[in-house]
Amino acid sequence: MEKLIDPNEINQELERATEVTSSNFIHEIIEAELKEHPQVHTRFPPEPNGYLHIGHAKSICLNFGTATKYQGICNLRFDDTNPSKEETEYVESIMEDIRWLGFDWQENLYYASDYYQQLFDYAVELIKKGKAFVCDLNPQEMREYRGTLTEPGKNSPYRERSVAENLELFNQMKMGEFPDGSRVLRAKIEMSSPNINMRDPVIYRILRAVHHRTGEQWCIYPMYDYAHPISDYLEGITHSICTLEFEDHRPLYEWVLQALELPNRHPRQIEFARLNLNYTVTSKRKLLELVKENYVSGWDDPRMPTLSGLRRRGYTPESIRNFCEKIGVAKSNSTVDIALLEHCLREDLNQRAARVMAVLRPLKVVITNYPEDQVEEFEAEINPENPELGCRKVPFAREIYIEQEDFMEQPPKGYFRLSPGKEVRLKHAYYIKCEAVIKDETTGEIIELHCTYDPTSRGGWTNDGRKVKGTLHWVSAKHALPATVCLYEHLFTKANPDETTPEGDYKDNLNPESQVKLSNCLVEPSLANSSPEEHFQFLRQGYFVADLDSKPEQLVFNRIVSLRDSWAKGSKS
RNA sequence: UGGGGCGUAGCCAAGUUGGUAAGGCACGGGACUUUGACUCCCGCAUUCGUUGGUUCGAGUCCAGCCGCCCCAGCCA
Repeated sequence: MEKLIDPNEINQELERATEVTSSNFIHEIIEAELKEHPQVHTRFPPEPNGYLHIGHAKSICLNFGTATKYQGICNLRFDDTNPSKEETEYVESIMEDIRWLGFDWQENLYYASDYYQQLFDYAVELIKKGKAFVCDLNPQEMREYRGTLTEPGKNSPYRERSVAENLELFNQMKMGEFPDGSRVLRAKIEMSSPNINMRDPVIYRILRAVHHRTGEQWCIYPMYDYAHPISDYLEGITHSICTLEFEDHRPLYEWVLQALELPNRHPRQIEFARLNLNYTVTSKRKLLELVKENYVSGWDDPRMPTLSGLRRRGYTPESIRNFCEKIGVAKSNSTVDIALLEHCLREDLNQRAARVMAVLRPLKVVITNYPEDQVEEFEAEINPENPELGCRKVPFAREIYIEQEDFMEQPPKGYFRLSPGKEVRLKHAYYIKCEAVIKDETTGEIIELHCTYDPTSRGGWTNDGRKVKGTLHWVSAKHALPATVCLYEHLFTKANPDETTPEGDYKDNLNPESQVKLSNCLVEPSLANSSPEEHFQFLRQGYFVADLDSKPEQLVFNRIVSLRDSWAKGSKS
């Protein structure tokens, strides 16, 4: 047997090719030092306090992709240093989403909470070196002592406590001898630094909360700025990639490593711009609000930019990875057009998705000259881009349904679908001509069309040179399966959802038509055994996915994105 | 009025030592078409936030100005 080329393999080849070719300023930094430092070790460090979204996908692709490119390793590390916000539910969803996206941390799974003891011991070191002190200022006083953006801060009155006293106090903090918030451990740096992060930042706070992994074992917890550089160091991270807002924290990141005089290579922090997408929001606070206040059905609502939402919507991991590849990595704040994400999905599914016919808003058509009980089966290609996928059978009979919008009694110029007296092709089947329009007597609504077919056009073609431009999708009335189809559009009506009246907020820009449920759809019988998460192209309409809850008795499909439509585009203007 | 970043087309984004503005998306036009899809052609920055300067030559170097983002959590 001849070996056929699997188009998926070609895709993978192309993917690998782009992976290796594409570069960015971070890769340039790495390559400049590759001679002295051939090993590359990155990490993706989510805090388990929410679900991952498309912005995280950029970071995941960057961190894992960079490690792969330089034959390095990428750790998954949960940055769980604030037990009041974190939950096991989130660590599980995060792991599932990363795997779904197509990345594998293998045995390199870590938690900042694994380092609590070491972090504590290092803090003791810092105290012994005279570089940290216990401070009794309350939050309000702390703020006053910190100064402002333009004014320097003042030293805390507790700044000069002896090493012995600090050691004793810090230990008592650990032992639970003080109430929450009563004291903190601070790094002793410089209260007049123009960089506010360097004004003796808090590195430990007292907090009685149940941690999702360590329970009530600790009542003091390290702060991000202190825990992160040490966690990176302990894991042998070489490049600690984070987003732009941490740029000001870099001096502190480096200070911690230097103050501790850690002997091995220090990790290097590099910042890049986080991803923004238009017509949606990605702030954790807003996403949480949409879920909590039921503007959407949950974190995995198909309109959400979360990875679980994109997955339920039908986006493929490949399309998201390609998207992340195409947007690039740089340092300027940017908002990417969601049309690029949609393009990536179409590009992927055009090659892979099975073509199928589905009528979303049915209009009955009776083919008056077609024998009453006759049924024919046509061979229909599954994917013209991929002929090796073969054919499926599509039944045809006297009564069929077409799309309501494929018939117009008074067609505008340029309309080449069905209208009275006009001939069109039924995809894969016959030419039909519209002979009569049946209307409801009272409402005047078109309820049925009477057409005749041309028996010589079997398969949808004749050799007489006739020009039939319009081609319609259809389903056989007695063979079609009922289905529910959800049409999705952008969650917000404005490209920038935050653009509102002074009193308003982003929720005012929610798109009321972002989800339209059609429950009287009819689909071709081959869809009977479609399985959840299977992708299809509904001919002439768009790409769809069988919903997670789709069952043979109750088929449900989600529209991921429509096909490009130059006719609709032109006629709208 | 402090500090840290960023500014190349509608949206992203290349632009290595100064040598005469990649690519993608979007958009417009055309070809092809049994999906108004796909694919394929063609077009789309005399100009790089701005003003000066250096130079034979500046997106790249220098100076000033303008604009946008981030920082005053015991969040990450």
